[in-house]
Amino acid sequence: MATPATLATCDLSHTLETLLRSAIITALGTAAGAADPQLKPSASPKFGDFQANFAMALAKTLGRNPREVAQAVVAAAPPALMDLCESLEIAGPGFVNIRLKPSSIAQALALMDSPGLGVPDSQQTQTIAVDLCGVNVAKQMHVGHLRATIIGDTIARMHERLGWRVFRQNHLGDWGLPIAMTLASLRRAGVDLSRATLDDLNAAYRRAQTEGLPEAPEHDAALADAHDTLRKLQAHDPDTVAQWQAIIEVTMREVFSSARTLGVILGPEHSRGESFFRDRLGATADAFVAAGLAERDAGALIVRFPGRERPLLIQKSDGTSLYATTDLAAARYRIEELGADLVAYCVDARQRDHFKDVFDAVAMIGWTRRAGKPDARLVHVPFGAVLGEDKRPLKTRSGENVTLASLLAEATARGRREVHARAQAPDAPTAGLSSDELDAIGQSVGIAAIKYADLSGDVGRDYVFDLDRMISFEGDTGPYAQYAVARIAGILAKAGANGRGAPLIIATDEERALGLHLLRYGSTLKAAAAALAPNRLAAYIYELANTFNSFYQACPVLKGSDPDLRASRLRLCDLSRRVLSDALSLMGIDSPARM
RNA sequence: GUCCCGGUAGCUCAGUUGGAUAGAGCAGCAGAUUUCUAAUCUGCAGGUCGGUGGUUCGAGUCCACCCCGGGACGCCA
Repeated sequence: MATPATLATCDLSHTLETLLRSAIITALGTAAGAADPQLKPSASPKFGDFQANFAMALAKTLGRNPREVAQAVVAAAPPALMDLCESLEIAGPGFVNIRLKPSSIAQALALMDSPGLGVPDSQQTQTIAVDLCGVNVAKQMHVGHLRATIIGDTIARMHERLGWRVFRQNHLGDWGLPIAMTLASLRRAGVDLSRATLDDLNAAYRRAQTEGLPEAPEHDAALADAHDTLRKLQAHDPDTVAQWQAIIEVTMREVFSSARTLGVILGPEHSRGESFFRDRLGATADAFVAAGLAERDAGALIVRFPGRERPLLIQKSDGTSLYATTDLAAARYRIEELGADLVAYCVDARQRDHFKDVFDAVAMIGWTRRAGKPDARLVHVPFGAVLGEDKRPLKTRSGENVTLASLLAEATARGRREVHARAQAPDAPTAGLSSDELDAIGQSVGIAAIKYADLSGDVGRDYVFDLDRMISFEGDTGPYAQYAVARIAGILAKAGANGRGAPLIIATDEERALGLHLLRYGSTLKAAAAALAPNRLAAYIYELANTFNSFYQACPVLKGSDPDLRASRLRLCDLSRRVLSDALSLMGIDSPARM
């Protein structure tokens, strides 16, 4: 019987990697930099818990047989590695299959069983600015804003969880001629802004757009009025500024309300709209001129890129700025003033080329460079369209854009209906709850359904909005994950204990699979955040819910008579609940105790 | 015309840095329940990874060309 291993952290895969690396160096004399063990979770349980794939690549450079290379490394395995593992086997062309001792898994799980759940903490040494939501003042939010908001919030939350400093930046469309046109139109129509709704503003916005068309009879007068309004706004005319603030207020009230319904952290402190950058636009354009990066073309100011036909327009021929100018100023602000190491732009995929140009321009002028630090990174997180059943962008029957508010209302109503229906069964855990309580659970389920469906795929791709599928409670859905939490909560409540501190027994296949998957939480979260890919987190959640349900099926917790086993399994339940709940919370999804 | 993104099971999609027999869900079929919440679990079936060529020990993944679908392309954002 070998001495039991002593782990320093719960990150088993990191520990294995370090030990394997030293074995590789010892056995082969490889330079440390070239000694990557290529460790990953096994493709199948029959190959053990982890596999190391270093041998094939190293054998090539050394001109040796890969299985011999693997054999040499296994023979050089340090005692600490052997203490952790039940077996190290060489298979196939030279894979090293690693099977851990149950005690290693148990020990790592005990270390993970802490408030942080094994998630690494960057201690605020890294800063990210997340461009999210991106609403326009006086316009209704639609499904595109759903994506910009929840994807951005999830990316922000993942980084917060990992200990980054996070700045949410809601890049509002709150400035420029369109806003002035809307404001002028509202004033002509005599709308009382103190009691206007977003619908009123939206109507004025559209009316203003129509009036502004060249063929409209009132075109000249409307445009003159709008320009006059914009001038007053720029000159800080108190009445005009007050009206402008009023329409922002009306818009944002509804935005924040939708954010609350969605479980998204977004408030006035995150608003950093176009108006914020209005006094920096001239200097932005000037900087490009001064750097010799901008040139006049047909009266406009453009930035050209090597090897690219398309230039970036940063100033119109009438001398005014446009969205690229604001984006350049905002990028500079985020890097220089917020201190962002990384700026993630959660914006529609159709703006890919635009952001490529903006990012290249920012890099060319040197605004990504920082003294004594690596360059700041600007990354577009492009998301696809939400489609209707006809595979066309989602519209109402009358051809209007579907508003976010109506979508949320539908999802909420649907979730409530399902939860109420289930509570009818006399033996349902929710039987006897008040209608309000069921409503609250139902809302949480409905919101989870649409959010999870949105975040569980590659966000860059389009998807078809199908509420039936999202809320089906079967398969890879938000409600399925919530259900796993509710099941665990039921057991823990019934037991009146959580097994904390109990010795963990990893005996069955299901306990092992659950334990190993729990241990992957920290590294999975880190990888998901680094890739700015919420779907990786979702995949983890689904796998964990699934693994737990298999465990639940095979391993009775409360029914067993052995008190040690019961305590161990309770502890696994408790840990599973906390990890699931934590992971769901990073997507802003609640986990009700009953459903 | 130029550029970008995508094409994986009947449908919807995963697929990490190039690793073993390409995985899930839905739909289909066969099972498990006096339920620690069956909104569950177990099993079966289902594939020319758009096509061709290339790189190499190994390609869904990298490269070239082609086909199909979607998108963006100077004074909107």
